[in-house]
Amino acid sequence: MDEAAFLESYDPTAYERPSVAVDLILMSVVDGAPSVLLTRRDQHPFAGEWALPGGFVGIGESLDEAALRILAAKARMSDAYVEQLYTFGAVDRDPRTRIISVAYFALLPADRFAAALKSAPELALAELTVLWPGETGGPIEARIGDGDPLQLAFDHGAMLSLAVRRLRGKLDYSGIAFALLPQRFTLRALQDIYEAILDTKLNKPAFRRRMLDRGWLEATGERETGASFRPAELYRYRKAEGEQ
Amino acid sequence: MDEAAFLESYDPTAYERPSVAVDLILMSVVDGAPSVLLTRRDQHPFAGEWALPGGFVGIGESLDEAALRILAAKARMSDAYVEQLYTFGAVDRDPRTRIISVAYFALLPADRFAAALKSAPELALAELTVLWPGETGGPIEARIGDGDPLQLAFDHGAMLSLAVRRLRGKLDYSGIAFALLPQRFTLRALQDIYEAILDTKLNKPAFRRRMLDRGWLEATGERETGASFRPAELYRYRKAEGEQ
DNA sequence: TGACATATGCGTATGTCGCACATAAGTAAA
DNA sequence: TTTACTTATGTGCGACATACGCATATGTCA
Repeated sequence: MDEAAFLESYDPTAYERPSVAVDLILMSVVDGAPSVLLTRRDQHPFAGEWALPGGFVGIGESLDEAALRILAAKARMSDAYVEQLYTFGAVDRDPRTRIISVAYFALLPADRFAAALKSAPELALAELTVLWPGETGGPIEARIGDGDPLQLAFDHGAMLSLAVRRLRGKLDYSGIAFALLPQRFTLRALQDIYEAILDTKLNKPAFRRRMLDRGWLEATGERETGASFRPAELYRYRKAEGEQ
Repeated sequence: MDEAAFLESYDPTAYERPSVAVDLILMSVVDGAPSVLLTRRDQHPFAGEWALPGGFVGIGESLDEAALRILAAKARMSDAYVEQLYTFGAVDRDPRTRIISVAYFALLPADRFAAALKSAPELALAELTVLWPGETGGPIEARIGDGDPLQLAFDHGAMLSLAVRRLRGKLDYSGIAFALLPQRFTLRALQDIYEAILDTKLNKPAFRRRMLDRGWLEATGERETGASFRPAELYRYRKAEGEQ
């Protein structure tokens, strides 16, 4: 039997198969706090609880395409930094039936995050409180305004937690922080991102040196406007070689 | 409609769904070279080419369970360091039908690697040649003995490449190197692992200090035997807190 | 001219590097 | 049985690079 004949006779329905979904962790740093966008579920299961936006993977689209489609549909948003995080496959993670979920996270600058929030009324902004230092890992809390910590549907709490861990791990290593900033930004704004995500105070001169020595930043010559004091220089991110 | 009623009426067969598979990257360091175990495919597609051992995910098992089952079945092996790597979901990655594959990698000490190889005759040992420095990423070559680079089925070449990248990235950061060593080992053996995976020469005294200062190593008081010169002290890995 | 945040200079601490040397066991010759 | 030799492990120490943090200079607006 040659390959073509084999393909013809292959029966993809022979075994019972799980469904595959994508869940999106839409993150930003808003007013110095790491934040995500959540939806309130109106359907079973977990009706009334908060969940990550997500959807099933179509038979004709790749995982990445599914993530971008959901990003566009739920957050009216294309062109963001999107990265696959982890695949969650516990048997009972969804009470309906067997659903494997591939978690992606997307990073947005605060202004585009606010725009997504405004144009998608079913989304709510939740601030994250990380209860562990460094990359230890562990549970985190999400709350809307100054309310109580939210109860998250499915294993979405674990997804959030892992996203923060990954973010902390890659922050100083890759250019991921710049996905959270507008195209032109001050060193102070960059430091604010670092401090929000790592939940630490950083020394300003030392931070400045480290960033400039890295060679990723390009001075634009332009300066901040609107400040009642010395305006800071605006920088631009110049991708390192080998970076996407 | 309450939740129970909803669950009863949910129809999981409503949409066409992809199949989900797990592929295993069984790695070790053998004679100073990073190596993997491959199988020669005897079925279509890609019959005659080399592939990673893998299998479909059962409807009643989690992804991790599937990975361990395949590890036990193909390599006669349980109790190894196993970690999920990435999920590959391109539409055309398998010509049969839509198959999403979750790649896992497993790390084994050289002696147990050899045992797996002996007890599983369909597996072959392939040495890896990494063509890029550091964590740049890019293609890698796998060859059996001193033959030509193998042609790998599906996107298994990309899986291998990503596994090496992850391994390099986590090596100095986590206790992952100890999964490639027997329970008791010399500092020299540990350094050999580092040099094989990073493909660099390391300074011995500096390496020694770094490792001991890290607090992960526990001297056993025992010494290597069989050497015709000063025997090295045997150390044991003491897991850091927060590490699995 | 004062207020304020950005930006820089400089001494210090910390950690790593790498060479040189001391140490220990086994081997072989005296 | 003693002694010297071989070889790789293990340590001492100075050089170097990097990062830290304080103090100070700079620049713009009110």
